[in-house]
Amino acid sequence: MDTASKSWEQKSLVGEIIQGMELAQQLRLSLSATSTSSETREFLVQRILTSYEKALLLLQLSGTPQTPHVDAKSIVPQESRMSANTSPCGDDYNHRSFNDHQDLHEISKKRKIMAKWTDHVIRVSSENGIEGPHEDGHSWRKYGQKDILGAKYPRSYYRCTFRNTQNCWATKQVQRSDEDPTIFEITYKGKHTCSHGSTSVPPPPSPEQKEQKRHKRENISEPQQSQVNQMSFPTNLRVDTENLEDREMMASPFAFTSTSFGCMMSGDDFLSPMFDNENFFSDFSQHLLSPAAGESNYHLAPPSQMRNIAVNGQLSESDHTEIISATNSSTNSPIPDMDFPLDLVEFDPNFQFDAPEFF
DNA sequence: AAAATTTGACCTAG
DNA sequence: CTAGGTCAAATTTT
Repeated sequence: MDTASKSWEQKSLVGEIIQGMELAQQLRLSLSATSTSSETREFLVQRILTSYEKALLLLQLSGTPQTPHVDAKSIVPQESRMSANTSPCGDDYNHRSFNDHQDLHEISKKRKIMAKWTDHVIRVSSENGIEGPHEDGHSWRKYGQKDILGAKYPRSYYRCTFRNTQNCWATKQVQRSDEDPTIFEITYKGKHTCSHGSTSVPPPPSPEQKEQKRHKRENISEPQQSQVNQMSFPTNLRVDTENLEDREMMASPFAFTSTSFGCMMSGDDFLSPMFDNENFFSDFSQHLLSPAAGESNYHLAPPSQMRNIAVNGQLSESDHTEIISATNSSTNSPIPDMDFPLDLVEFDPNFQFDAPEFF
């Protein structure tokens, strides 16, 4: 297990750095695109900073294995000697045939009334096999599943495991795409008030084996697709965050390992074949940004992917973003008592972030 | 034994 | 009434 966790750290570290690079790349693009809102840029900058912050944190962690608590704030980014050579994919990196102008472009167009609850849709596609990489550093408890009209696959409903213990009312829905079973549309609602931060290392072992579980038990239902992908590299991972509202990234309690393992993996050193640590994700730290022009559309892809994207040119193809809102009005009504905690939550968005720190 | 998932019943907005 | 969301008892997993 030791080796495993160590490599995990390393992967995370490299992942963060690479992510930082990618984000910087995007920022550069967005800088040249006049249509990009400053909010989007700010968003990118924040994410870059967060990435590097995390990277530093990881570095420190691996350096001094006996550090009980680390606060990212204290780590001053004074040595940014990490150069672009870090990744073997560095060469592909300069190709800027990356058409994200598309998404950064239609921002702040038709703006709808935002729900009080944060919900945003993320499309996660793990084309290279890993079935359900919905690992976002939080523990979810499934509480329902529904067949959706016109949808091929049922929709699953999850709530935070700590709903009762910590009054955390975050929920998410996972819906597999009809056409692309490899794509999962995840809708997050509410925000985490639980202190389930992953300031250090969250789930080292097996992040996602749900699919595998049922797999081994009963191989019904799941439409057989190429599932012989133990060795396949997650090169095609892509995270699509649409409909970002007001969120802001500080040192968020999340540990999103980057998307871009393809880079490190594509070398000759495949690590554990069973590693399925696709903890990619974006954080939803959220809140105090001006609720004004919010729809930052954000796209992330590993460098090696960029070409593909450019070629395929598929981006925000469908605007299924209408799912926003409508959560609030009804959600609390059935349970009058809950009105209180909910309100508190809304009034104290900072609470959660401070938690790991004043401790 | 405890925790998580499954799944049909139940609830509510439209 | 219908579709989507949630509850909760039964089951399964750990």
